[in-house]
Order: sequence, then C-alpha cells, then structure tokens
Amino acid sequence: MESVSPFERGSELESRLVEMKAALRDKGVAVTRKRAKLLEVLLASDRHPSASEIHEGVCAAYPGTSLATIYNTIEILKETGQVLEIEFSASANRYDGRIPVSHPHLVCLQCEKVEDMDYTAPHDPLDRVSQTTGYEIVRLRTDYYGTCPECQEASLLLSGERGRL
Amino acid sequence: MESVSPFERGSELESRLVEMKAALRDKGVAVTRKRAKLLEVLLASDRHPSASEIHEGVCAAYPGTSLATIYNTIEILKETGQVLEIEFSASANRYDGRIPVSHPHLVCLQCEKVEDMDYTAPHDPLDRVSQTTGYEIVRLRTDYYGTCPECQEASLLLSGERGRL
DNA sequence: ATTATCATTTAGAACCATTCTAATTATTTC
DNA sequence: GAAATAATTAGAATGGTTCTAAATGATAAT
Repeated sequence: MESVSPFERGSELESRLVEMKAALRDKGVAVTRKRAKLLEVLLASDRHPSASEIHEGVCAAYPGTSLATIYNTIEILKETGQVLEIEFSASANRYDGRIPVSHPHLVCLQCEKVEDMDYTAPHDPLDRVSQTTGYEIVRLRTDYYGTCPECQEASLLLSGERGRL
Repeated sequence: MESVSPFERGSELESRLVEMKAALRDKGVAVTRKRAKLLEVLLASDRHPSASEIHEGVCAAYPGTSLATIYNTIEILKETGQVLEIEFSASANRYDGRIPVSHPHLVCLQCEKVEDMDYTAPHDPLDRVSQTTGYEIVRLRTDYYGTCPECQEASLLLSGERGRL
C-alpha cells in the first residue's frame, strides 16, 4: 500500500517533491495524503496552475477536498519558500513549484498561459540592487506580456480578442 | 476663472498633463473638471497612488465624486497608454502616470511604498525577447521587492512585521 | 483501549478591490 | 430649448482569497 512516486526516478521533479515534503516536515506540519497530492498536482503541471486548478487536481483523487485546504497549504509552501506565487490582480494567482525562486516568465494575454523563459535574462543580481538602492531586496519579478505564437495564429482567423490580464 | 496649471511652467509634469489631456480628447472623451483633477492628483504624487488614494484627492476638490468615475477614467487612460498599472493581488493596484511605459520599480513589502528605480536595469529589449520566444511582447514588468531603508531602521526598534504584498 | 491534546479539514461567511447596472444629471447639437 | 449623447452616480454584483468556528482525524499518555 506504499504510494509509488508519480515522477521518474532520479528526475528533477522527484527530487523537488522530496524537497517540498521535507520542508513541510521541517516546519512541523504533517504531509497528509491531500497535501502530498497537492504537491504532485503542482509539480506535474507546467502550466503554473492556479489555486482552483490545483483544487480540481486534488479533488480528482480526494473528492470533496475544500478549497481552504488548498489555500492553507499554499500558504505554508510560500512561508517555506517552496513555491513561487505569480500574482495577477485581474485573474487568479498562479503557482510555480518547479522553480520556486525568482525567474522570468512569458505571459500570454490571450490564453493566459504562463511559461518559464528558458532564456536567462541578465537581471541585476539582487545584492547589486540592494547595494545601489539601500533596499534589502528579497525577490524580483520579471514577466513579459504578449501574445503567444499559437494565439497569434488563431487570431489570423478570429478577430483577436484580449483577455483580462 | 481659468484654472492655473498646478505644475511648474515647462516642467516634465506640466507637459505630461498636456499630453494626457490631449490623449483623452483624441479618444473623443471630454476632459471634465473631475477628470482634469484626477490627472493632476495622479501626476502630483510620486507615490504611485492607488485608485482610492486618487479618489481621496479628487474628492478634496469635488466632494462626493464616485469611485466609479475614478475607475472609469483610469480605464480610458490605460486604453490610451497614458498610465502604467502596477498590479498587486493582495493589495490595491497602483498607478504611474509620470512614466507610463514599462520600467522597473522598488516595492517595500513593509510600508508598501512603490518607487521608480533610477538605475536602468539591463533588461532584454522587447523585440529581442519577441524574436527569441515567438511571442509578440507588448509590455514587461520588472519589480524588486524588499524592505526600504526607512523600514529597515524602524524595524531595529519594533519587531519587524511584514505587510501583505 | 480511553481519554486528552493537538493538527487538519471543512462549509460557508466575510472581505475587498474592482466592475457592472441602470438611473440621473450635464453637456452638446440641431 | 428639445433631443441626443456623454458623464456620473449609488449601490449591487463579482471573484479570488481569507477567515471562522465547528467537526474530524491523528497522536500520546495513561
């Protein structure tokens, strides 16, 4: 009855899962079945899922799970630095459990896809900005907004509408 | 009864005000007294005010102004590219009328101050990112989050609490 | 095993920034 | 100055998130 890891042995995702569980335990909170499932759902998707998308995923395994549980657990993950919250005011926040530290994203304003930018932008390192500004910088947000290739193609046909992001 | 410009003659702010009014007229919307006041309040502050801070400012001159008017006008300004909206999910959005195009900010997580970074970060130009990613990039967000010097000092005394940003 | 303690989960209410609605008031045009 | 158009309004609705207080589940000590 031992649960099999959903990720390939030795993969990046598997080690992230182990890491996240350890972080929860270090914080003194239990890794319950629902929380474990939440972590899996979060890591399994490259879509940077929203809380309610994660909720759907957890509910597939544990029907009736409350949204509050999702938000509670995300809060703990945030406190332990195990998830990056990508905030939107006009739409639900999105979460990145794969790479929980500041990194740039591409955000499609039409389909609301959020992708990691594999190109490493030359940001200022945080400590350089800290030095020049006197701020104690703890994180950075860099996101590029536009229309993804797929939506560009689609809007050649349909009249290109804009989303709310 | 001609209203005197609130900004120094020949100043940056004055020309921005002229520019914004022109943009509204070009769009075919009237520059009413309330809207004019809104522009002034927006430009007068270097605090990147929220909608309700702008509301307060306009109400000082025109009591009873509706918040809906503020949001309506901000919407028009956004459509004409005359204001930069800095989104927060856990707090009210902030607006930059002085520099309405993408530029980096410093955000204090304690006092929620939002400052322009005078240091020009070396981002990728939008068209370079467009080329390498296939996205049609229209804007960029770069914000650094941390604790401003004043709050650092203050928290030497008080136990340093965190805000909600 | 039994009870006491503590953490987790829950449904639904509350919250809050923002948007919408439908009616009212100004302003412009003819 | 009547008709048409635009601006403004108060308040309701929205939607994501957080809070609340109760219920459930797990753990430990006896």
